[in-house]
Amino acid sequence: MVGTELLDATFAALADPTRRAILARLAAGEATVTELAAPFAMSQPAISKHLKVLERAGLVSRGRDAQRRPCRLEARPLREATAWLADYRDYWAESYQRLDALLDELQSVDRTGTERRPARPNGTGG
Amino acid sequence: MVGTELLDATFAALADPTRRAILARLAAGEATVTELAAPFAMSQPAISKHLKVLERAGLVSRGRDAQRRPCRLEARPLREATAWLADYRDYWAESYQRLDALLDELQSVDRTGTERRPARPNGTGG
DNA sequence: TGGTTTTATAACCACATGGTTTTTATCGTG
DNA sequence: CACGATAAAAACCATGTGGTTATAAAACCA
Repeated sequence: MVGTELLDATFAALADPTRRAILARLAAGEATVTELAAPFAMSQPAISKHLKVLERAGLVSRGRDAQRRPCRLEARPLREATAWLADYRDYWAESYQRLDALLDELQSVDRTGTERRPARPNGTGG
Repeated sequence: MVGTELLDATFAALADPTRRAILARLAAGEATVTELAAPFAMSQPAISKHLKVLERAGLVSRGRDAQRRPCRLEARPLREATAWLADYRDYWAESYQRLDALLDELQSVDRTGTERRPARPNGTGG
């Protein structure tokens, strides 16, 4: 198991456009809080809060450079999130979806039972 | 651009363990609300709310089967989310991160300028 | 020392979220 | 028709989130 809380925090962190923009900018290299705040029409404390969220999710780590606290990206949580997504996305996109839609249309007469379809997307179910 | 609001909704929807579990279960095939609610220690309306969130994010669509409203997965938003992630994850994992860390250590003497590092992760050049 | 820069904290606000219970709507069946 | 099952909606509550301004802390510079 991958740790539900980490996934929670990661996806929650990614759910905000400001934070995604911060990550995007951070992908171009380290940046300080004021550097990060500059492009946004938003106060510095607001950015600090966003950074705290990103930090809690493990998506950024921070260094020390005098008064500055340079932010840098951390890829690990992203990998977990991507892994989770990829798992299901592949299944849905490939195996089901189209097939499913077809079956539903064609079988709509036959509709009685509760269990159809093979079912075994991520094995033991974690 | 991919549509910020869709990404917002998608990631937000994925940020809740109950909803991820619902998606996981849904990956095994269609299910009704009561079927989905069963494994959770939670009321039916709570599940209905979660489903509404998933629906708003386009992650599930619903059919009609008498009183039942069978839920089914939709893969499209997942692809967008994965695409977004993959973009950055690759960059961070491969190009930067390690290199970055090394440079920081080695250059820590040299620290004066504001702009170092090549920088062009999601630039127009792609 | 005192001032400036950088960042974090505190206190506050409006609103969204996740849950509850109760009620209502819809449909199938006796 | 009335009942039972399925699902949604309403009303409500506690807590979290995203923002604000004002203040404080930490480090450099004059």
